Amino acid sequence: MKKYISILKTTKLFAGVSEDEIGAMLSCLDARLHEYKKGEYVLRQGEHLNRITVVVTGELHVQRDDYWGNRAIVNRIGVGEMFGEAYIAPESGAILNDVVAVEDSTVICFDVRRIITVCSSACRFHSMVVQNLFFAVSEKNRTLVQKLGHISRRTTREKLISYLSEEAKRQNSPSFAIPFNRQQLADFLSVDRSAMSNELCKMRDEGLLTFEKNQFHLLSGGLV
Amino acid sequence: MKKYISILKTTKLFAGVSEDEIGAMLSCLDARLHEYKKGEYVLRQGEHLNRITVVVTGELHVQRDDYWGNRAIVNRIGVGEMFGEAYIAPESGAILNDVVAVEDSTVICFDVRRIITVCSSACRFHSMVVQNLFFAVSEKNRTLVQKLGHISRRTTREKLISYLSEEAKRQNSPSFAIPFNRQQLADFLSVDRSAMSNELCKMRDEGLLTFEKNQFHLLSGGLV
DNA sequence: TCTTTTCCGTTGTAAATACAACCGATTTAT
DNA sequence: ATAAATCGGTTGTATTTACAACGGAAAAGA
Repeated sequence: MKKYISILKTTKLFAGVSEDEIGAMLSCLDARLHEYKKGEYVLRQGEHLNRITVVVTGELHVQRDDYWGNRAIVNRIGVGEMFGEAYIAPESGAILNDVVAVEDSTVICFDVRRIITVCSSACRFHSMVVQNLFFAVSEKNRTLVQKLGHISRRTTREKLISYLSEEAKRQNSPSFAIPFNRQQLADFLSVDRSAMSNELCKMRDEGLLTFEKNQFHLLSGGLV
Repeated sequence: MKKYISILKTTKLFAGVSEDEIGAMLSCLDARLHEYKKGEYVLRQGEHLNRITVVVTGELHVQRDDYWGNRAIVNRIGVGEMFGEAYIAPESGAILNDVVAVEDSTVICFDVRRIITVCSSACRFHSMVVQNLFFAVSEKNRTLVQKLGHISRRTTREKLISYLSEEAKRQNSPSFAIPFNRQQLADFLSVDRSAMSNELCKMRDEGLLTFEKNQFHLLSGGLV
């Protein structure tokens, strides 16, 4: 556990908290370490959640498969990111999606309920963590709205443009890598992979962008 | 302002706070009342937000129109509900959507930043409000994920089924009213109105449900 | 009351999508 | 090193959707 404290320090959850202080909080947050192999389920739809989980190595996807096998990727959780913040409020209900390791992953989960509900002066940095949590949920909220903006577009091309331009803006460059392969991107945008692949190539042929694997480049005169 | 305190008391923001205490907090939260006519913009995409707004009469839509006139309704804010919670964190950026009054509406907005960032003991109920805010953002988060679940479905029918079943579950009855007319529902689900209308009638003819105006009834053997 | 506007179902057509199947290239596993 | 699996592009077809246009009914406004 100790060796991951430097990673924890970089997370939104522990922003503004020193490594020593994180170390001191671990027991009071009942921190537990778990490991998952690629493809393993961290959590399944319908389960109840009372812990926040931070990824320290690997990557998780929040996703859901419907009856017909269509997968929808709601979110990806990379190193230093977390999930479960939105479910620590009482009566949050069951989670709506599966959480799956898309690579071999290590996570640390925390029982943060006690520091939310009891007086925040129990530990000196509790109130800081509570505020961090609030900001983190807020940010995830804005991310979800942004994602809604992508998939509420009518056509595959519009969805791609919406997503890719935002990613370029976020990474502050017309050249950037995306954290998905083709199938995952299709699942993220809720479209068919082959249709999307087709559309991407059309866009490339029209001079809007170039790409190789997961590296994209938006061309001036095209999308930027 | 005073006359709306009874409504404020029912909101998620002031849960657990008495009317007297709300009254005392109004000035410290710099509460301001605003009125909007049906169709008026409360906020436009690109603006920056630093206040939380609670609806006390009427109804707002959080929505966005694209270049071609396609409208996407992200959320509706009814009486007692609020918006802006996710933007009080510093560096939240500009809001991504418009907020529009779909009926004549009255809102009260608050400057909650000070109670988030400064020590929460300034007022006795500040910490309660902070916690309420956190829970509210969490709940909105879960709602957004649920909405993502609807519109990530591939076909109009699946989107309708996803939305209507959830609404039945939420209202705890196979018979329920929805807060949208047809055009609004189509914008909410990001589909074409006429195509959706068509699909609804097909579903009715197939015996899955009945409806009249915004009143729906899911039939056993059909969707329930 | 009369007019105007909104609402919602209907239809036909063009466009876009999903789906399945295939294949070569690359990566991973044995 | 070889086999197996994954990945990504391509194509054709059936399905689904968007779009435009229309009209009757209901609601809103004058």
